[in-house]
Amino acid sequence: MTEEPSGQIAYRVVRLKPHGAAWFVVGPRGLLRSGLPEPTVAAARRKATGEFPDAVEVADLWPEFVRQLEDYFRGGRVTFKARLDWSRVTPFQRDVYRRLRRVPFGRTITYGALATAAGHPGAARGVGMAMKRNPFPPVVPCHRVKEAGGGLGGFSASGGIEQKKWLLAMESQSVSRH
DNA sequence: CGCGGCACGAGGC
DNA sequence: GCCTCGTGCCGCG
Repeated sequence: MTEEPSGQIAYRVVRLKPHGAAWFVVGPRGLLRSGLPEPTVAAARRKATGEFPDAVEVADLWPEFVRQLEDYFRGGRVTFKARLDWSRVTPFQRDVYRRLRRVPFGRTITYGALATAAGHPGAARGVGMAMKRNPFPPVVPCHRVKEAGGGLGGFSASGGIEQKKWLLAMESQSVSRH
């Protein structure tokens, strides 16, 4: 696995035809941020450098992770393996993200059930907030979280609710293809 | 600090 | 259906 320049923050943009360009940012302690596909490479770059102005683009960063992204957006049943840097999230968010990562490909959970499973019963609304601030999509699969009443809930990544629908449809098709 | 607002949900009416 | 409140957290003053 290619390491980032010593102690520095590195990012990489991943072209994913036909979806666009995904991106991720890596620091000394692991993944700092990842992003669902943007329409263009330039937009993906802006996302990465907007949040991490000092980040340097590294063409061969984390090739194994890139392979997982490519497989996933090709419809593959991928469970992402990546070391996450938790230093920028609250303890509550860490509990929720950790638990959500164990919700498998093609399955969903409600905001309330996720709150309870993460050890914070009653905090469904807090879970919504944590999803909105998810720094690690799709590694932390926030698109798999729906409302208890059967509604989809929201989605604040740049693709909006359509992207959530699309991701869920892709996963359910992949699962039913067996 | 307090207060309002959120990708929620349960309970009361 | 409409409150109201618990929950976590943030931005604003």
